[in-house]
Amino acid sequence: MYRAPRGTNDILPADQSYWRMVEKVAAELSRLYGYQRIDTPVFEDASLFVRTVGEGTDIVEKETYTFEDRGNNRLTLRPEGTAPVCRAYIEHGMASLPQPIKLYYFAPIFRYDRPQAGRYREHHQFGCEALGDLDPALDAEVIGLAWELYRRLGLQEISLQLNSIGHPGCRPAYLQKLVEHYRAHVQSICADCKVRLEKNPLRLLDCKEPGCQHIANAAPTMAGYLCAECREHLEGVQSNLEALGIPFQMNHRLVRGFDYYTKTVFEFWPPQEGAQSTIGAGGRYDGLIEALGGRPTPGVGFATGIERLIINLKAQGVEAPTIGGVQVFVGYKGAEAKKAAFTLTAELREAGVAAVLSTGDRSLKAQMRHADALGARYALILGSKELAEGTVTLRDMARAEQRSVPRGEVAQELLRLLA
RNA sequence: GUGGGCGUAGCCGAGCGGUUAAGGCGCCAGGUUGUGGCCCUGGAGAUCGAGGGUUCAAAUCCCUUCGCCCACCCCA
Repeated sequence: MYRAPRGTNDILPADQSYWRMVEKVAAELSRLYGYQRIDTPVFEDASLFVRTVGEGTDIVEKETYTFEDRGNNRLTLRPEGTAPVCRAYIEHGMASLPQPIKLYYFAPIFRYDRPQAGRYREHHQFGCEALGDLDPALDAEVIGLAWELYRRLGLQEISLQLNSIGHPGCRPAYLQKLVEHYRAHVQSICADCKVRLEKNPLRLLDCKEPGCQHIANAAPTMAGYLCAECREHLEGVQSNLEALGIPFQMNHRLVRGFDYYTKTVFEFWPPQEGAQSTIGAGGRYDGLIEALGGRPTPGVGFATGIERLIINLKAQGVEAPTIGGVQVFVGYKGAEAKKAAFTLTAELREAGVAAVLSTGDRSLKAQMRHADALGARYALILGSKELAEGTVTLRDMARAEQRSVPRGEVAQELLRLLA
């Protein structure tokens, strides 16, 4: 038997209400904040992500779906949403439009990971990016959009974690101090941290090994080494968040998995303990567009995992409004009536009534049972009697009442009843 | 890539060496002549994940393999 590939999921009709709800709220907020939708290809030139996400990162090293097509192009299934948007910004000359450019997207994301709770090989993200402006108001705006998204969806007790990781001008000095601190304890840190010390010192800070925790706690913090520009930027973000009334927690151990981040980084944590807990994250990436060959252009954005969002909505008992459903079920008795029922159903749809025709030539009893199972609000019945009279029997399923309606008036009558 | 748990009909789930593999939900059909939701009756649907082994006998024990789940790494 075929199964969906490991780490992928079918989004069944029963779950669609949550997806529609998230998309609807996110799209409405994007509109309110002045963000426009962009859709980029599912795959990109493989090197795009190497140059942006970072060569040494796990994502590029071992988690991308990279393949060669028949034209010998090396392509990668999008492992994150920001780089493609920046590529599009450059490619379409958006730098010559009024800045900042504000874009949002819903996109499938692919990472070759071992699946576990809340982590999939294909998942979906809603994200937004503000490109071409370094005002800390934009950092706060992006954070505010995310915050408002969670609030409107009904998520409770979301914690905003905030940090600044400096920029290429001031970070190296800090990293040097950090490395010095760890070198002094190198014999007591875990094997992973020994690798991090060489490859990606910032990651040392979020090691979860108990033995490494106190070393990380005692480590110098980036905050102490921020240059004036980065410090002012951080203060700007903080004061803007305060102006919005958004509580945040400074987290000096917060780092991000991509190399392109500068200054502001943040994550949203739900209250539940769990391995894959972060539901949204983002930050500023002032060097990214330049790294892709564009003119030096600042940017800030965030993305949220829709699957993780929905997991948390369900965990908190948030229900999604049900969508659609059958309004009218059309049943019949006899071959002659079936033909009439078939055309009547078409007429109803033409009039804008969601109608389902009974199929399979079942007994009327079975048809009614089916109408009930479908949740139809009304059932229409056509038989020899109705055919002779030129009428249709209209049954209100909830009230268990029915009456005869002239065939020509059924559609209008149903529209009136369903209004 | 590493570690742990689990795999019985569409779903939940009993059975844990011995005749035709419970039960519930769902599905289908009946309960007289053209009608639902409750109730009653019946039916369809399972090579017990797959392969191999042990045994007179295996869904039940052993090995292998695949899959799912959880955790690590990492990440939304």
